[in-house]
Amino acid sequence: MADIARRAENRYGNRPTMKDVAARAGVGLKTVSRVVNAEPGVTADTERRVQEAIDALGFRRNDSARVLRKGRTASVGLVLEDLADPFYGPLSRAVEEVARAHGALLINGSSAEDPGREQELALALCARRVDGLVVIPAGDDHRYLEPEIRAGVATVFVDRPAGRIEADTVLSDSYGGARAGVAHLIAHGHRRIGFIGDQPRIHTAVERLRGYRSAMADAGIPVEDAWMSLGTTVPERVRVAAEAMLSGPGAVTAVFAGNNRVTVTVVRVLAERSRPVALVGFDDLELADLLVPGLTVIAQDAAQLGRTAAERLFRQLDGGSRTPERIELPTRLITRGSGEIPPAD
Amino acid sequence: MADIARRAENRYGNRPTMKDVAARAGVGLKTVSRVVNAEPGVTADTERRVQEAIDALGFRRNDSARVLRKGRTASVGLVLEDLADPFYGPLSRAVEEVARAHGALLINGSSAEDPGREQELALALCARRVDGLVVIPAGDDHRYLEPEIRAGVATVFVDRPAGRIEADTVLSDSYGGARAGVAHLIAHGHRRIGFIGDQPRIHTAVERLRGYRSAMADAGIPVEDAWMSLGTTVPERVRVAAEAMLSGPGAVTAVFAGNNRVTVTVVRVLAERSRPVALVGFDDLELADLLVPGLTVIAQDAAQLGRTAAERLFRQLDGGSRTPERIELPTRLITRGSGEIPPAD
DNA sequence: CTGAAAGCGCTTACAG
DNA sequence: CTGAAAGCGCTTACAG
Repeated sequence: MADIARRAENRYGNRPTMKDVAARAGVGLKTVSRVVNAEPGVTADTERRVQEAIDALGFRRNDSARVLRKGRTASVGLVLEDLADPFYGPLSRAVEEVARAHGALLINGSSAEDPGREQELALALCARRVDGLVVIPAGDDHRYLEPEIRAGVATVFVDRPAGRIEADTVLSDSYGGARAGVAHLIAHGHRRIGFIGDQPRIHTAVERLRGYRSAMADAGIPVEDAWMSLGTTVPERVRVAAEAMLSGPGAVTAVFAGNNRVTVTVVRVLAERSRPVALVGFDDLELADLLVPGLTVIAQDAAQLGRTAAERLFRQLDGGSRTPERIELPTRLITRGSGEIPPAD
Repeated sequence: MADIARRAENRYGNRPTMKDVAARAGVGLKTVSRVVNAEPGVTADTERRVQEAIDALGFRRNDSARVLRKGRTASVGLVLEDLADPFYGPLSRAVEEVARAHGALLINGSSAEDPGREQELALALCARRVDGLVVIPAGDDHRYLEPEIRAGVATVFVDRPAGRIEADTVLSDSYGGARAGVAHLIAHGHRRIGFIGDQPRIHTAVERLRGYRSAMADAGIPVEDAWMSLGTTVPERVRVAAEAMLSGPGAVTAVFAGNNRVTVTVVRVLAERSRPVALVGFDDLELADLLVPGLTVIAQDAAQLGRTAAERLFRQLDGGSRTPERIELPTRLITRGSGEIPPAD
């Protein structure tokens, strides 16, 4: 009695198993398995009897048990920074679509830009034996994944490269994009151009800053330290940074914003000021074309990033290419007004 | 030989198991289990030997197998419409955070507003034996979940109610929100007000239309059929609907947009016109305050919706309240300019 | 403190 | 066409 009660509360309710179905249909376990999996070699009559028992009992195969024997779990993990960030939604959706096409489910989790949490999440997914892992790294040391990869977990890094291990990586051309964006500002007459980016431990932030420096160097413009600011993307920090470089006699006449979070805050800061300042942002925003002036951006394709990574992942699982590759997707300059404002003086 | 090869390619690579660890450490299986699960009753020396074997072999416990015995999978499923929609990102993230606090992982999938796909996804999650399911329904008949719920799968519906079954539900006050938004337009002198919403089979679309009608009735304004348009939220459809009600002698002087997708397109349409038209949108948008004029909206808290639903889910799992409840969260009018534009004539 | 046996719900490999 | 036995990698319930 106690045993039955415990069973009912601890286990999956008290779901019928193949054994229950077999008993009710008066057949062997294997026959039920055949029917459930639509395998050949069952007479129509037997099949009907089994199907009736399945319906009567409300049987649903426990895929969790199936997985234990089969090997593959038909699930992939996605570790990203924040599911609520509009950049990662489309990326995640794209990974999901590819997974779905391969019959796999997607488990995703947010690292909140915390390397410890990234590792914890990634390893928890490995313990669940996901077939593969798509990682947008928060940390810069991924040696903790080496045993997992060796054990057969397919792995692809997206948006930022893996740290200290060799792995498939899919990136946007941050360097080239930022370079093109800053060159665009220079072409419109600016020489005093500010750069506000994410924290320096984040690869894309560093690459975009490198693009900025390169464009400035190409134009022969010496860069002042006061024009560059890397740090968290919380509005307060970005606001302070923007206001600092927009003030005083050596104020910048244009700003390059390093990502979508930064851009949003910079747009707010500029909206409060009377003197027009040019702005180009990395990443497109939903209503960018409806702002006044329209927002000029370097757009990257988040969905394409996710799709490419997921396809790469399943190629690994299908036994394809085992040599890590680095894929870089192009960015695109979209001019809408804010980046074409001439210098104030 | 062939057997070893097959094993290596089909199974999880060839990961060491507790048995391997036990053999290497020269102890029994149960002792390894004790160490791995930090159970008491192991001498320091034995523990060290086991730990060494674990490290040397790169052992990681297979949670997939553990789950089979334990009963609970420590995972919950989230079925939503589209992970790429900015409304669902924060909702999903909130569910994830609550799940994480309860030690559970989140598997999510997009129904793409297709009832068949919603069902397929939800049942696939049940087959994986998720402990609970948070569903943003696409369909209006959820009787297919009855056997699962009876078998112990915790279930909560969010954003839209369940169809034809009793279940916990967490909604925003669509009716009240729309009513308040339309009343706001009326208070600013409008009488010819248009409503553009999502498809009529979607609960929130119908509720918001009901709120519109109610506010109009309260003000004694007879509503004309030409002022109301329900349908898909693809830009082309919304554009045609908006242009139709904004044209001709009986053109509306204000529009209430039924959700974020609709609002975005209506803003675009209005931006192209010379005569100012008032607009209130259901759902807030990221840059709403920076548009000119600022966008007046009825805001709902997507994260709070997700959080409330997830907490409700875990309360069910903890054996709490088994009588389905319906929770309705309030909305909030945020005035920014577009809703305060007076009628043109 | 330690471990052998049974079992979770399936599939695999084999035999009839 | 059908099914009994073994096993996937763990945990549970016991016994020493």
